[in-house]
Amino acid sequence: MAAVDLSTHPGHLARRLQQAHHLLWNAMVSEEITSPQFAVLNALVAEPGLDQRGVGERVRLDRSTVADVVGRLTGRGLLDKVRDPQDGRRALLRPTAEGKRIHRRLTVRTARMNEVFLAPLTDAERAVFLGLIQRVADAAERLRDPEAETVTP
Amino acid sequence: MAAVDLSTHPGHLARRLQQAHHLLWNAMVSEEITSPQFAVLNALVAEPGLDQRGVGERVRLDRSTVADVVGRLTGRGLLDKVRDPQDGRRALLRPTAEGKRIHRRLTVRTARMNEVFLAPLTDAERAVFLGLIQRVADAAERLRDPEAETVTP
DNA sequence: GGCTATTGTTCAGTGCACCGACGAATTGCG
DNA sequence: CGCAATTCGTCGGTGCACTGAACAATAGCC
Repeated sequence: MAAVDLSTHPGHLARRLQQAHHLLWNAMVSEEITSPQFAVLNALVAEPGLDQRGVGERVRLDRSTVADVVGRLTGRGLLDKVRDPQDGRRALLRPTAEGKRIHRRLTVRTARMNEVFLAPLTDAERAVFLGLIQRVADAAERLRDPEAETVTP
Repeated sequence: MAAVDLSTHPGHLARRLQQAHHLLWNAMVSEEITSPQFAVLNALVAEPGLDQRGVGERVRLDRSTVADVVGRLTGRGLLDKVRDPQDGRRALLRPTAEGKRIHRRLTVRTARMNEVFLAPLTDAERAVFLGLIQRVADAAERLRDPEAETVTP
């Protein structure tokens, strides 16, 4: 044998966690809008007029993936995408009225879903859980980008 | 506004965690073999002769994904795939000599990588971290499959 | 003003991950 | 034994996610 116990491997657990979350999302939030799509929409509700690079920074997605996700959202009429007249390189993004409506609706549902997802943990454990994941993720992200700010205003 | 703080959303954090892990894996373990591929190889080192369904259960991947991953591994000569003569539906899988060799090598590297990945946490925090993720993932997986056993012999 | 470097977006390619549908083989029941 | 139901694998389609390369527009320097 010499095989390893994957339950001590954070990477494997992270994948399982994300997968389980994905399933619950489909069941409790929406089959139309995915969690990354919601994250992008959310970033633009918070800061309308961001460009794709800015969105990527906020939600931690790379440029290609942002382009894909934004493409799907604009295709469904949830985002407006306009070339910046001041700087022809960038595309300015903002949620449409429909986008805002959907965002509002999903916000309620995601709260309910997170409740179910974290149900096995006590309130104290939830705080620890979220804090630990964030620390590990932040640290690992900083290995790449030693200059990244810890955006927590 | 009315926007949400994603750092309280476990799904978003799980994605970031997995992403960060993926980057570190490429840097410290291998660019040839991915983490899911290693998980599959590991399951077959532990239990040679499993079929695809069995592998999927062990590593928590669905049948299509197992087929993809197994396809890549057999394509590289790390796995042998033989039709079961007793039951023509299933394909019996086992690591080749090369597969075992690679597995042994990567096992060492993954240990080093996990060390770096978890470096921001104390030993006590690591145990808590892994335990909490596992509990949440287990519970969420059971929402789907109420019959699933908690395989921890 | 003109060249170079930087910055934002896009495109092609690869891999993970799911679902639903389909075909092939086996099992079980009458 | 023979047909139905189950089980395993495959296929097609969708979406996330990255890398590296190409392209366009701007900004900076001489």
